[in-house]
Amino acid sequence: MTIEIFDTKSGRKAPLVPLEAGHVRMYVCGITAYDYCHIGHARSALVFDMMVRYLRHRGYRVTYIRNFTDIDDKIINRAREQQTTPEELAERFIRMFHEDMERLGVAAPTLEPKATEHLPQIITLITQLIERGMAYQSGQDVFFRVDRFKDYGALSGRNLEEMQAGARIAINEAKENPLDFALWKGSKPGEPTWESPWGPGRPGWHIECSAMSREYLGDTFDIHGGGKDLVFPHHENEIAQSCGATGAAFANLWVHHGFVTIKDEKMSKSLGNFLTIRDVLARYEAETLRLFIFSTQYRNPVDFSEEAMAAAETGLRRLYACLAEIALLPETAGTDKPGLATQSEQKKIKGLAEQFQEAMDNDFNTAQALGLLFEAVKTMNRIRQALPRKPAASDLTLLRQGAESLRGLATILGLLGENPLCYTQRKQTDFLKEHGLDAATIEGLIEQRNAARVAKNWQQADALRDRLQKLGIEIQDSAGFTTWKVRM
RNA sequence: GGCGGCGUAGCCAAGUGGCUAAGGCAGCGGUCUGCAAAACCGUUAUUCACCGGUUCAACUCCGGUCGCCGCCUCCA
Repeated sequence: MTIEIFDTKSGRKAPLVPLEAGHVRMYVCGITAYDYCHIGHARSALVFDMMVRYLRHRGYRVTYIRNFTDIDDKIINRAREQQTTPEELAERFIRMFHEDMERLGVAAPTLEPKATEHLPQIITLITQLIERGMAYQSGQDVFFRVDRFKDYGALSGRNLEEMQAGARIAINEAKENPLDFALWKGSKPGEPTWESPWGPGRPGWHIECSAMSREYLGDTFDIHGGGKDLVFPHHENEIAQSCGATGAAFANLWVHHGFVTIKDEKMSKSLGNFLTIRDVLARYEAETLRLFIFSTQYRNPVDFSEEAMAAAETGLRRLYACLAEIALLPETAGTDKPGLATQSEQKKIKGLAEQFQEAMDNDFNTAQALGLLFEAVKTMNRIRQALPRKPAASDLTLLRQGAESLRGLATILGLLGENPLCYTQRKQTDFLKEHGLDAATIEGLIEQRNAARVAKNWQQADALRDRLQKLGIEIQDSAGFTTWKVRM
């Protein structure tokens, strides 16, 4: 079984065949560090984190590079606004990014190179492009000569003529062709500057990724990824630069994820409809966000809303509850009678891992994979619910193995990492703290209610329950005792 | 205007030539309970935006129509 991945360039799914057997080399475009990250960035990080985890689970060694753009116009402008240096600003937001990633439980990539730390490689690449006639100096700037690269437009499915006809870019006298793009920008006073054969200046936006992917992954590597909005011009330009300079193939597979939308519109700074990762994590757990993100296949847009997050939260609780209930099952069997799980139920639980793999092998279909997990939960709940007081060994084993399998698979998606019993406990404690309640008060009220119940004073008992409910406490009567939990 | 994507139950979301159209959320009926809650069981699309075509067979392929979104300018 091979893993199939949708490749933007060919427009279809292609089997993943790493250049080096068993070793996947992947480059992903990271953030430009000039502001707090929004949940679109979170989706990107989460999606690639999931891919890396899954590839490793499938036995691949993965070299995963995700860069930082730490020099560009936005950084310079923002630094000026904040009366700081571009270096300080970029560093600060890289730090914020790392904090966000840690809270999201996103594992660190193999390397996180920064543009400003790769000037020699960038300069080498530009020099090679000039030598090969693919780039030219104009004043203090260096531009890529777009019409010298015959495949220009192949990734994004356009051609030069169309683009020239519909160009919205202002004519720049310094360029031979309006679509030519900057590899090197001569510096203006007060801007960060590096020495180069073309005078003092700084790299253009696209060249850093060509230089850094080459540095760490070689001229040709397996997967290049990013958000859909990077297809053009960023990735198109990267291909032009890299192939133009090396003459070799660049990335074999191009992977692009869809956007996070709000009311079906792309989240963006200009529309002002974005939520930072911090905004969201102040309201929801990281794990809830993960479940929400993975409930849609990565290429499709995912619409953020309170309702969707609430649904994700309920779903997550359902998964944890299943594990918690199984963890509380008796250690030893009470009977040596045959179990009650049917053949098909057994098959469903035992075949979970295989089905999960099938879904994930198909272009990382996390939505389908999660569906399978929930289906297994349903099956296990059904068996558990029907268990007699003295359950059979085969049923207990099946449920424990099923739970273990469920947990293991969910871990690949970064879910269900917490002890299920602790999860509930923690949610409870958080809630109480937030609402200024404590367990003693609640238990006091429950005792009063139980006293009323013993006296069969149902009216008073119900009044007490209503009171608890208003505090956000749900109670559950079992034979002989009452448990309570917070309403989440 | 050019290019690309999407339209599946109340909402979200898989499936993508033939097996009962996954799963989640919400709703309803039931089991349980003094009543509840949780959990479970059952139920909610004879139908996949619409219209044609190909095929023994289409939600799935092809053509058209409508609607929504994205890229073409910095963007995950």
